[in-house]
Amino acid sequence: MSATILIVEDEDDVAVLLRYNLEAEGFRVATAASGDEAVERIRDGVPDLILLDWMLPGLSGIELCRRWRAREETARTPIIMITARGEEEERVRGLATGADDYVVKPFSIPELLARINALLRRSSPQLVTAVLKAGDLELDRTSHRVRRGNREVHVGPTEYRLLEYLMRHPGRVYSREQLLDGVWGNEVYVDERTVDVHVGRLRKAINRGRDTDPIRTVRGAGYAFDERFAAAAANVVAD
Amino acid sequence: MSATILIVEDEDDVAVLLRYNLEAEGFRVATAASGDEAVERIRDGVPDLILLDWMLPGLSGIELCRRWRAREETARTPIIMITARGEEEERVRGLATGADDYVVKPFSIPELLARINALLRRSSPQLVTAVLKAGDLELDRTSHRVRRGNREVHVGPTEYRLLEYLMRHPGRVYSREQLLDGVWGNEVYVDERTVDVHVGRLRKAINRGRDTDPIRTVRGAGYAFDERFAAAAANVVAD
DNA sequence: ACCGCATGTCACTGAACTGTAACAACAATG
DNA sequence: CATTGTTGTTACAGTTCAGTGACATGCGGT
Repeated sequence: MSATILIVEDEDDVAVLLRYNLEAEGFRVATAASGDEAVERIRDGVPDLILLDWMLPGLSGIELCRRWRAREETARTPIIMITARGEEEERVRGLATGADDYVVKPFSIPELLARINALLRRSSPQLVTAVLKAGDLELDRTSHRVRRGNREVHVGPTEYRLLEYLMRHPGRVYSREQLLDGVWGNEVYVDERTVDVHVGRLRKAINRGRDTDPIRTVRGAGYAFDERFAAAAANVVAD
Repeated sequence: MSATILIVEDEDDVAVLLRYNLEAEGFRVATAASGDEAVERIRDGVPDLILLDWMLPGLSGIELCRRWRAREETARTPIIMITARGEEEERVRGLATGADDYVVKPFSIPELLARINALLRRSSPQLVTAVLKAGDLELDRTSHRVRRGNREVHVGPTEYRLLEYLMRHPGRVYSREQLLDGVWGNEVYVDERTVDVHVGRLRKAINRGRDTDPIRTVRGAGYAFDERFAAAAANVVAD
């Protein structure tokens, strides 16, 4: 059901960070610390997407990419290359060799996740839900629209990401810190109270004229998308 | 339903790149790395179009082209030759030998796709959707014309490709980066803000004297062709 | 060479968005 | 009920972002 991602990265720190974040997103993760190991992993099973560090000891990223593109089973597997800042020509060669996208180190996790999801949506639509639904609330990632009932509501970019993040795991409570990491990005330093303000803005936008609020405040802990919202709203509709 | 394209190309990089992009467009793809292999592939089945590298080991492109033109089944199959920069006489000879079009390496993918579609439209019209419609907006790929209502509007080449690209997937939001890749080509380095300017020009052209804008700006994300534009315009007409 | 068209970049403007602080409202505790 | 800590809300100032007109360049045709 969930997508498998292969991480090919020799720097342990980065690999661990990636694994952690991807698993938190619900992906299954395999890792390889070298080109040879990557080839072996692929033998075990073709992943749905590959994260490929361009600078590898031994078999280079380019070489790996070329090989995979040439083989029938992996020819259409999306590849995201990871390059260091400034390796401009590498990037060009990478895309020419068949990589589908790239991120530059140091990269932000939310951005990487967005790119991963975008590519998966293209290559394996069934693995990625393009539309998140809960009760009468709907978030369409393809068209970037949010609807409540049949009325479209406008939310700003940050509120959009926040809602998307919360809706991904209904019921799960996120601390303000987690939300800052997940929605704003790891390198951004923002006051925790700012989360409150954006939650407020999001609520105002999606609850305009309604009396049920899909966002639950957990005092002392953080916020969650109310997992009972879907059911409750369904009853209202049924009434 | 979809057209089959045979790629005859000995350089692996190029062949893979082509296969990938053509498959992404929905074409079925067969490849041959040499003239002899190409002859064999043709025996398996005549493709709807041939991409032919002019510089081949063994049987040359010219020779292949001549043979195919002489045979009944392949006489009318469109052939696009791929030549390296500077092979001026080759190009002339190619066209004389019966190639229908040519691209010069390195070529831009969008341009190649445009040429492929143009030729297919001529030879196998049933395989290619010629007219994209949405509401009172119409883009005719055969005549390269755009109409709004019953008035023809003039748009520049870039704006034309941009509109075509956006109309292909109504509702879908494309980042400026994606638009640069898809409309301008992967190897072109252009400022992202240039997209804004062209969107502006496109809007000016197609909205002249109207108040509905089919192009939606998604702040922080990119642009999309408004999927509800068709419906909205239909209502207006119905009123 | 000249002209017109298309293109990409820049600078400027207005609008949208963002983060912070201040204060009001609220819940929990004794 | 008073106190304290937490959350909701609003206003505001700073920042970012998209729209637009102007301009330089390049290209093809005459």
